Amino acid sequence: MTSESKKLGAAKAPLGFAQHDHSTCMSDALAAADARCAADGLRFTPVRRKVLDILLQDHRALGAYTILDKLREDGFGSQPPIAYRALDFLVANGLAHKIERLNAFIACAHTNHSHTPAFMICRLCDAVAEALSSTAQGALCDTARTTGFRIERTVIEAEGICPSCLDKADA
Amino acid sequence: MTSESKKLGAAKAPLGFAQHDHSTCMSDALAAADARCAADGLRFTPVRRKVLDILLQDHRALGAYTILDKLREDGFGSQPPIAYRALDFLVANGLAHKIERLNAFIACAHTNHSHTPAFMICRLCDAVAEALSSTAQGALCDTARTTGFRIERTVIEAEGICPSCLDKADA
DNA sequence: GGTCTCCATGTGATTATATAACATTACACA
DNA sequence: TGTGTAATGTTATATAATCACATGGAGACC
Repeated sequence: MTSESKKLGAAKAPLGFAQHDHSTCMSDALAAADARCAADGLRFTPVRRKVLDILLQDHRALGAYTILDKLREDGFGSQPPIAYRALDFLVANGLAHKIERLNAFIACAHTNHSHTPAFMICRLCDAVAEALSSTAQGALCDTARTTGFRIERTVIEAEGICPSCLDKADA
Repeated sequence: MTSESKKLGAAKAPLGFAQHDHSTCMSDALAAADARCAADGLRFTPVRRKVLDILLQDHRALGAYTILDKLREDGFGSQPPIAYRALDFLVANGLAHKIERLNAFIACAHTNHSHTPAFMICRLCDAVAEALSSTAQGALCDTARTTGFRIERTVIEAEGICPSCLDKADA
């Protein structure tokens, strides 16, 4: 029952900068997270689910304190550890990623693929797109192998200007 | 592992995990920075030079406040902006890099090469090695091109275990 | 030499990000 | 139903970064 039902009016793109059916994108992601947690015996508690829900609301990285504000509005606790612990859970289980460049967090766009994510961050509108980047990692792997370094985790973040902001600039 | 295995004046390596003549490495880097600033009409002031000197003292990323402590010991100002401004200068001019993963800074190991740096960060001893990584950037470039994203700057940071900590773990 | 201007530095205060430490509650399961 | 563990609540604090404004110093120009 893998929801391959990715049919929609606008072309769905694997990357966040393209138009897509956002409500489907959100509900699919939440459903995938539910399934994933059930399968792995993880406790997908209300706060954790809410935080993922908040992150899914836009393709944009949110700071922990922004998330905290939204949690408060929804009646959850409002102290930093509440948000950080939920974020830790999501990140540890591949449901979200931390954007180091921004000290912010974003929902994973490719749950269920084991992947080393790469991000493209628009410095004008703050939109963030996640790309799969096995190749980029490969190149570093070569360097690591020759020096004897064992890679456990890789952060790849490109900062620049997204297509839609480029369009606006041209206009 | 015996203590004799650590020797000075060993083969100089391009990457930070290998043994190398550190005093030469430091003075070379400072000289290069002097030359670079003179050539480009940049003001390589005492604080800025001192901060680079501090960063060069180990192949390790230092937090701004650690640097600040060392500045204080040397009679410079001790308020955060002192360090951050010098660091901004060094980073803007390619003499140092920020390690986003650690919120810390490190001297550039390849001054005078225009480059997109990639780092390997040891999570046990905090040593950081800088690799040249045109290839890793290339892979992301492809993705960017197909989506129309314009990359201006790329962060590539691998976290793991360095050769020498791996050796210790084996022992 | 004056003095103007620009840039760098000094300083105090504040904002933003993240964690420590410990009490309490909810859940799994024997 | 009791017991151990994981999750949450709460207070306080640590760490990272910036703002705003005052001071100082070197070169451009008269």
